[in-house]
Amino acid sequence: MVPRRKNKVTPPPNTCPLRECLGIIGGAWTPGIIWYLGHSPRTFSELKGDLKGVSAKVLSTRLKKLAVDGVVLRTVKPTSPPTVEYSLTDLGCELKPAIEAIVAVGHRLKDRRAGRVE
Amino acid sequence: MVPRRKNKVTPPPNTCPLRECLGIIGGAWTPGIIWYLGHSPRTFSELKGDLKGVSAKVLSTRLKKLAVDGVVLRTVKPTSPPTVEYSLTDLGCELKPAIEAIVAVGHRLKDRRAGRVE
DNA sequence: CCGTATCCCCGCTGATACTG
DNA sequence: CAGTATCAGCGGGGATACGG
Repeated sequence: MVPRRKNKVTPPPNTCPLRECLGIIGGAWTPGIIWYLGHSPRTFSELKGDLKGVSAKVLSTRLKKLAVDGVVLRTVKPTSPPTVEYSLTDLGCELKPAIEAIVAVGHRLKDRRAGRVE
Repeated sequence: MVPRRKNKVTPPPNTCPLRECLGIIGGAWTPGIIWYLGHSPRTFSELKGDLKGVSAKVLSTRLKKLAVDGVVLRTVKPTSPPTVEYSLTDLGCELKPAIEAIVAVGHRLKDRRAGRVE
């Protein structure tokens, strides 16, 4: 089986910390996760209920990655049945201002777009 | 040829302005474009030279989208041969603080990661 | 010089079903 | 409840070739 083309998957152009951060908040649901976790710790199911429409796989994947990156903390509570609680770490809280800045510009963008179409 | 599965391509979960903005700065090269344009207006070739490795297609696509969104301004200068100059609009300048916020957190992320592996 | 068109690959995400 | 496994689809992005 010979690959017909090299197309070397393209070298990643990102050497800056920006990509590092976008890899975290760039996920489709990650901002929502940070947002809800920023209010109070939540369990897996609660999160899944808040983020209506998210699949368990994606939520699980995101949560795992965020935990590895030190953004969220995973705490297993010894209840019956065992519940798992997720919360924001200090580092995770630092993400909030960045997200808010993005949201703020997002509003500007929507306003501009709304003004143009009208 | 009957499609064996619908898999309705999944409804977009994004109704928030956050996605709106991420659609702009989320591009692989967009932050760099904003960054360089924030220093001074640049031509297509200059931009392509600054962002080493970017393909013309992607740069063109991004620039076009950014122009539509009102983030960059495309100015054709009646020289010979005609040169095209790109610059940041007011709205584009508002993107800079958001990007800086992201970069700031990105540094924290890298530090944390470096500390963990060590 | 300034792009656009075509082809291709990969990663993210969703749907569903299954395990502890 | 809290996930994991498998299958599949879309879109972003790179390479190259071509048009204005």
